[in-house]
Amino acid sequence: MNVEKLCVGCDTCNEKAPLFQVLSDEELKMVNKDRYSVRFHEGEVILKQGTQASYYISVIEGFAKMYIEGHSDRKLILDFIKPWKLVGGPGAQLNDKHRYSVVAVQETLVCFIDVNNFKKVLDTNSRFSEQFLAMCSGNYNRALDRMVGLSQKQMHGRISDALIYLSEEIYLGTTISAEISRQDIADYTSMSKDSAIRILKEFERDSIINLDGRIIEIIDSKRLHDISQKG
Amino acid sequence: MNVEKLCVGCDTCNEKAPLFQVLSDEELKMVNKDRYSVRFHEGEVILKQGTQASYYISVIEGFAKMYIEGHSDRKLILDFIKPWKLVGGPGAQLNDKHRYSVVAVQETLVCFIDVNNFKKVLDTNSRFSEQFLAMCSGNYNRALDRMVGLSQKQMHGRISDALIYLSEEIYLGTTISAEISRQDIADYTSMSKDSAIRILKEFERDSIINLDGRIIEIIDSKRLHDISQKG
DNA sequence: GTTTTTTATCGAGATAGATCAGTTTTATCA
DNA sequence: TGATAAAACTGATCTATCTCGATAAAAAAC
Repeated sequence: MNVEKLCVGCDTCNEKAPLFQVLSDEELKMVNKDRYSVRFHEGEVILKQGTQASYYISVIEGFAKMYIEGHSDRKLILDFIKPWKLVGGPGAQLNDKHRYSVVAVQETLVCFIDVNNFKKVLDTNSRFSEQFLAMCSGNYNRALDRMVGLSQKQMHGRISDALIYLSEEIYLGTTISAEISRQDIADYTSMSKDSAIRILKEFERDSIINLDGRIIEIIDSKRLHDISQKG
Repeated sequence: MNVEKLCVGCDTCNEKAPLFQVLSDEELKMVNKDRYSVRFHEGEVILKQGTQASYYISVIEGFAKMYIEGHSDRKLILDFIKPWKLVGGPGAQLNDKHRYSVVAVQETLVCFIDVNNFKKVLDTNSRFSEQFLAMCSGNYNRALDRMVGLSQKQMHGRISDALIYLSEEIYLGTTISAEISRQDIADYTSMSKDSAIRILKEFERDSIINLDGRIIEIIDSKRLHDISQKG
């Protein structure tokens, strides 16, 4: 990790990070206390599963993935992380260990925010705590949806879900860029890399997507949604 | 549903429901406002997935199960619910629909607590909101664990997980009572009923458990944990 | 620009788990 | 208390998915 070009203070980030917008200057100062930022290179571990959760992290620049190291060396990717996402719960809430790892997919700048300071602000600002709770609830919702998807849909449906999530939620378009590997897609959909490749190729043959190296282009979004629905 | 033998007020439940213990009389009165309780018979739907989440429910007596109605008529049981558990999030936080259904497994008495009153108390009592947040985080943690278990473990491991959960967390002993059907175990572990039965019988042959009708007796808890670990 | 390493791809065989059809047991109810 | 319905069980297929071995392509290192 590199320690150049760091963030100066939360007052600037404030404009961007949606969660922090409800904070007063006073409260921002509190969040800002003991805060520090670090620049990570591709592949570097930002946060390691099993370590003490004493910091939340807020992604400022770049792109990262968040995954659980499960059984027999398998990974389950929970999320891809774009700027202004706050990561760290629920380990941090429970004064517990992190339940997942976060790794930089590209050069990524993150802020480390002290959990205790964060909690103090949660105590004083009920609007903030309300929004934070809503964020946690959203995470839980997503976890439930994925739980059902992973356990009940078969490969075509799960790959569709992954492609929809990546294109619509992460890349906000029809193109999934080259930083997402086939292995990533396999880890997100909980299948073997070989199977993921096979389904992707099949989707290409059926003109649902286009493959250009690692780049995936969604052609027939409607059909993708159909397949996702049917399971 | 039956409307006899209802709860009189939260001040009595207060002693039992752990979450409500940090509330002042004033705040309890707020939670108590618009609160009502209903007695449900076995099999009756207490809370239906997809309906507006305007109430939290607190289970006072009895036993219920909470499940998601997933794809192609399959269910995924999230939890079995004993008294003093609060159910309803995260739909309720997000002013959204319920993401799961709750059905009485036995005669069950539940309190319906108005979400808006609940939120008011969350606003005024930061200790309460802290504990509520911790509860939500715990739920999220469990969801992550199950997500990994369901997607990465195979049948033996998943059945072990179910038996461990039921005996240690729900029945607090070595006996799983007859109200849990084979179908329930299948719905909890996301496999077909036939497969669940097969594994249970196998465990019986290997003297890990004893089967007496629907009643399951854990004999070799250590081995169960081993199998759960190995996946 | 060549070598080395990683990643993607593909086919064939192995396997976990589902499905189905039929039987037995248990629970329900008139 | 018998009749009927609902679960529980079992063996025989069938199928989705994994694994493995081998090759091709791309990226990284030298």
